[in-house]
Amino acid sequence: MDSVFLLDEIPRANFLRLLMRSFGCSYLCLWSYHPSSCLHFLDGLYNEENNQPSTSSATPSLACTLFHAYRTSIFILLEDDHVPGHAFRNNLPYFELQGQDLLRLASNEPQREFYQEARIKTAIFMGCKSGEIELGLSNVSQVNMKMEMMKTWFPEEFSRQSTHADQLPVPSSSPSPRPGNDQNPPSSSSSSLISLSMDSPEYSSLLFNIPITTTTTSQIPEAQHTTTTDILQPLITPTLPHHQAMQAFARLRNIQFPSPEIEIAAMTRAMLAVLSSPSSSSSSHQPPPQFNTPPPAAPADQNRFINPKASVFKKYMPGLAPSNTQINAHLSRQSMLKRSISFFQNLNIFMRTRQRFQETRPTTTQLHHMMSERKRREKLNESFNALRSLLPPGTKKDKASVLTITKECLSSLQAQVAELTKRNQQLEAQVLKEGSHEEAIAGGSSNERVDVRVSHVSESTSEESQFIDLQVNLRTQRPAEDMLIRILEFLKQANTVSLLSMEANTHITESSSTARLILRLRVEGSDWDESAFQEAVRRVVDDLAQ
Amino acid sequence: MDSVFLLDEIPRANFLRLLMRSFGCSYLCLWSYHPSSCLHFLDGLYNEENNQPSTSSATPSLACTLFHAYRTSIFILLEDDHVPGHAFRNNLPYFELQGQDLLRLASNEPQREFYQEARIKTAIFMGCKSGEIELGLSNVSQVNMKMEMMKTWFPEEFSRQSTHADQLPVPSSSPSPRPGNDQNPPSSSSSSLISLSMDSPEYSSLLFNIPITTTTTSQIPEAQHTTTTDILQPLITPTLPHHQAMQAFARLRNIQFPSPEIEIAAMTRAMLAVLSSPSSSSSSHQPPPQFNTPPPAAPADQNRFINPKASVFKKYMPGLAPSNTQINAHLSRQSMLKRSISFFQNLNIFMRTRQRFQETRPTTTQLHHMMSERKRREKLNESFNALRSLLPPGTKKDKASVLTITKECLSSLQAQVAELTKRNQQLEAQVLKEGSHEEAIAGGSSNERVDVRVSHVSESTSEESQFIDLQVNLRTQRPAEDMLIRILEFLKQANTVSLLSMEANTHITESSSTARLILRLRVEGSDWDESAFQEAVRRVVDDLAQ
DNA sequence: CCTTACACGTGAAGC
DNA sequence: TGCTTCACGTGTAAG
Repeated sequence: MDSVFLLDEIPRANFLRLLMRSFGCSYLCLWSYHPSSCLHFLDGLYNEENNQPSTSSATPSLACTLFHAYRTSIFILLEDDHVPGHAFRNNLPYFELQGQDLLRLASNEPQREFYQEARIKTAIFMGCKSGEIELGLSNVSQVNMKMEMMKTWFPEEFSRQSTHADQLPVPSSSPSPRPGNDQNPPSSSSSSLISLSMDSPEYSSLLFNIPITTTTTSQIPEAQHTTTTDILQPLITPTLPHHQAMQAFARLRNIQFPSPEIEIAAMTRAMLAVLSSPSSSSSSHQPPPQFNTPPPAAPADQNRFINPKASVFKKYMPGLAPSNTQINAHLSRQSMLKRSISFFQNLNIFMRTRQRFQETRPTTTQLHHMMSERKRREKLNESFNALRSLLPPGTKKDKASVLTITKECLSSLQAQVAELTKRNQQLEAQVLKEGSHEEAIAGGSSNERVDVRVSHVSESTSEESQFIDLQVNLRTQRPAEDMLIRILEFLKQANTVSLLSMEANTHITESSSTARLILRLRVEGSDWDESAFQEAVRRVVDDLAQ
Repeated sequence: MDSVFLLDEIPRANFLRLLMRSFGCSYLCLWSYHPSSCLHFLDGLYNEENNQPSTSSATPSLACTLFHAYRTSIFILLEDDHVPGHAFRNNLPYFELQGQDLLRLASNEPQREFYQEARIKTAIFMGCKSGEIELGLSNVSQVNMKMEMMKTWFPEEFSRQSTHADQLPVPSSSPSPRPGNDQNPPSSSSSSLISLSMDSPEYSSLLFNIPITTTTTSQIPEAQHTTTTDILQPLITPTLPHHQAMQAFARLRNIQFPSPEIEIAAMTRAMLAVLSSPSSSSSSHQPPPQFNTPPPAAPADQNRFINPKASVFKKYMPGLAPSNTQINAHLSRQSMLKRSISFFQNLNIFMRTRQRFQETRPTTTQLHHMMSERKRREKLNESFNALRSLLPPGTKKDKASVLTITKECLSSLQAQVAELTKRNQQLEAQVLKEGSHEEAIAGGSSNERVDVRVSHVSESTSEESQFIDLQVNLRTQRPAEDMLIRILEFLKQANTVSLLSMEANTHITESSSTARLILRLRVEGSDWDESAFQEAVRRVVDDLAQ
């Protein structure tokens, strides 16, 4: 981290500009340590555009003027914890202040006014041996900001494993724990499908940790109890499973870069300008003070800086550290080396930036795509769960098992239904063969006291004989046996008609009883007078009717 | 591509070494054009280790000696298509030769012997204005090798869209069309689950296009008809959907790098050495011949080179092209610029390498993981298809639709089954209630001519009256009306018994007819003598029996 | 350690 | 063109 203090002006300016864009911060200051136990401004810049003023004052110079006043200040290193100076004195590689704390611990009035005017929500102070790097954000910092910083300055710590930021040897206060109001498990939202729009809280929650330049409110409403926030709640709470957050964060960093090609081209040009610049400005500022004694009040843990600083840029630069004794003709070569250092610093950032560019393009459509895909996945999971609930409960809860068991269940059910319907059909046919009589009986209950009907049975296709159904309904008080006997006597004397089967019922209501009789008859001969037969039957039973 | 010819020795050597490692090639030659219409060796190297000799001859110098003999040759540019020279003469940015073609078109005997001794399977010749770049592989080149080359030399063409290699303006012969023996659509393999092992053809097919240094045969068995190859067939055939291949290829390039940290560290050191080298060797070789006239026999399309060469490194280097007129004191600055060019060439490769490192670690476990995931997905899709086939055919083929329709279908089927079973149960009960009669009738067809039974109906729980079924089977020749009349007369005079319903059938066989009668009776009083009643009925109809 | 399962974001293709 | 669906490779967790 100290190497940025050792750079020449031009590469340092490029680097700082790059750094500011990388983190989307509003301003950046390099406070250099002076042996007179104070910090003074070495370099830095303030980007007006990052926080657009809500009041439409067209004079953009107030914050700039305050920044100028701030940067011309000199900060005596005292035994308090005012900023800047606190991180340097206590060897803190990361120290973050927000809101009222920042204003309270500011060292002087122009600094405080600048913070307010520039709407600085968060300031980060990174101490090293050469001084302190201050960096301000116009929005509230998030958890991964520290990790981002660490990745920037000590990239080799993050080359392989994705360690958490809390595992770093950083003694600063953990920022913004965001008191979550949900300890419920991520219940897959359990709500019906909701229609997402692009400015719904989901999207802003996706952007909440990204230094954006728009006026989108990057603060999530903490206590929004609508159902729409529940769907993204596991993404923005600290109680979520780690991998989701890590994946979400890893994809969505640095969304503010406009166009990769233009950016890369401009960066390339800047680097070329750095490299091809003549070495005239190689001695524009004195070499940094070579103090190896630790700052006061922290003598024991100064080697905390040694370990992270052993980067690849230092490992393979032998001769850099002891080469400051001779100051003869190797000055140009030394400047060359310094330029190399600066270039590799730029290279580090540049590569990471470029890599981020082409590994993710979080444009608006990409965000929309992401949300749509999430919604689709959630819908699929809901369907899976709904399907799983229909299955017999003893089965596996796998997706594949759900599918296969559903398949088996469905086919077996289909076969079952087929078999049942077949069986039902033949049962119903069987019953209907008998139940049709009942239905005909029920349907034939006319108002008359005696009702005689004759219907031809369809199976009687023969010419010699035919089968008919004779149905007699009789409302009578007399017992049903009388009617039956009379009809049977009548049939007995009619020799062309023989009885095949008969069915009789007596339906007794409170007032009267109804005898229902169905006889299947076989009639021989083709010249059978149906109406005469019907009238004869009626006359037989007519006097029994009441 | 020409810029590599303009480099200094040291950065060029570094760059060539990097290039060789990037593509895992065995040797590399820069053939520079000389105005005397010939090509001569400018730079290059041969890596012995990439092809380990099968014969355990401990003298590693034969191939080296042959390479030395090869590189000291001078190739006259003739009107034939021998290599090197063919690509340069015909402005081919990519020209590939394999096997016998390579040996046939070699220009002299040492070259041919070197190819054989070094086991060069594929040589790639890339022509540009300054000469020709030759690059040899000890394994067979694949389709994406051309694309890799193009990505290396013209990276801006590949920055956004993933164009196919065939869409490039490359007039070379399309290499290794791999005559596919499958024109069937990717039928989702339609085979049952297979057990994958790590050295199954799937894995080698995943690695087949990667320049590996082991002796793994990178040739896929062309006509392997086992079912195990079918699952990966859409990945290695040219008839596959493009995006799958592109995605698969994009993830699996450059697997041969051993350790990223060591590589990066070494590269950083090399770059630092390049940058910090004194400018003493800046004029070790003459500036390249500034000929703008195209080579013979290809005057019309030389601007093919102009378009791909408009890289970002050239776009933002104003003053490089017209600065060759003045050759005064700006020489050191020009060398600086050239060093910048070389550095940015290295930077390009370096960044891509590093990016590949940390964007994918295609280790063995990763490959296994990938294959497992593919298998899982395929299983899920098979289940989906199987489920889809069970659904009514008019529905959507969506996954979500399949799930929801399956859900509805399953619930409706379940309800249907429940209803059917319920209806079936009561139907069966109803049928059994009547079928029991028939069965009893059928079972009761004793050898006696008359059979009278009395059974209690279960619903008759009252004490005052009970319901009984009287069943009479009578084998008789007389008409059934007689029996009915007699029984009904008997019931009529029995005043404690009333008829509720009756059912009669006559079953006529060839020898005799059987009358079957079932009467449901209501018996009043609790002191009813069942056996006496039964005997009385028997006596009534007994004389009718035959 | 290895296996299995899942969610994620992304690119491609169809509509 | 925008929207939807899908397959892919990867990270992560549980067993």
